Amino acid sequence: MRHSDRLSETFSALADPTRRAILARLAQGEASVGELAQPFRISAPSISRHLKALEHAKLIVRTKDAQWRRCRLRPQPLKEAADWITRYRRHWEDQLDRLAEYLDEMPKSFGAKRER
Amino acid sequence: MRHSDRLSETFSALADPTRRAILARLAQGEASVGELAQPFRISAPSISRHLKALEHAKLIVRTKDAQWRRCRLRPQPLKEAADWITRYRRHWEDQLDRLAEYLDEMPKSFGAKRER
DNA sequence: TATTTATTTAGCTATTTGGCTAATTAGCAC
DNA sequence: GTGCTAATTAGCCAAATAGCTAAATAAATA
Repeated sequence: MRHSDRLSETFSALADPTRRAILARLAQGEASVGELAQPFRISAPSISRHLKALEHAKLIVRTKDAQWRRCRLRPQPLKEAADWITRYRRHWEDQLDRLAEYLDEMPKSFGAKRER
Repeated sequence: MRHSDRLSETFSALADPTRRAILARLAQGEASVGELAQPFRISAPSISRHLKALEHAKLIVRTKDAQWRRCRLRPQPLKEAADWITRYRRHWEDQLDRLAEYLDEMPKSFGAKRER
């Protein structure tokens, strides 16, 4: 597609609930296109395009098996995306720390009781 | 925007290198719009639209400070995205295990030497 | 060979995206 | 007030997206 970099392509592929559901299904084992399409009210060509997007993003591979195409998950780009995001882990953990501190302050300001 | 669910909105916001660079900058501390725009060859209105996308995705907040808008990172959606992706952690770790096994097999098949 | 099944490609449409310039709003300083 | 700076909104354009139906391809089966 139009993405210059891998990470953009990965996040873009993940930015669709149908494609995420397909990946969730493939996490349980490989499946044919028809099996993947079955839970959705979407036409076969549309599913095919979603799979092409996932394949282009290297999130799946498709192999021929008689008249079926079996799809398999390729987790590598997921790892790269996770690596990118978790550089910010400290930030959300700090935020939770601040929330905890704030809750600890509550009783003083409002006289409410909190058990520890 | 047009996203029905939070996760799609988050991934969509992350699927752009300019927006990811802006988040990386904000990870070091808050900044005004002008400061955020400075490293890019992109017009101010385009930056403004990127910031609006990030704000809509709840990845940043903008507060008024005289004639400036100061932007701050909001890491919560990043945590949610990381939580989603890391459900697949097992898969990429398994994959690395298989790669390691494969490399261990190499010497037998090819007679190459590998230290352990 | 003809039929059926699985999947993709072609081509259409409507919507979204991301860039731009020009114009507008908002606050500060004179 | 006027002017300066910061930022946004309005409006244009080209490309991408996601859906659809109809047609094409490929393999198995009768």
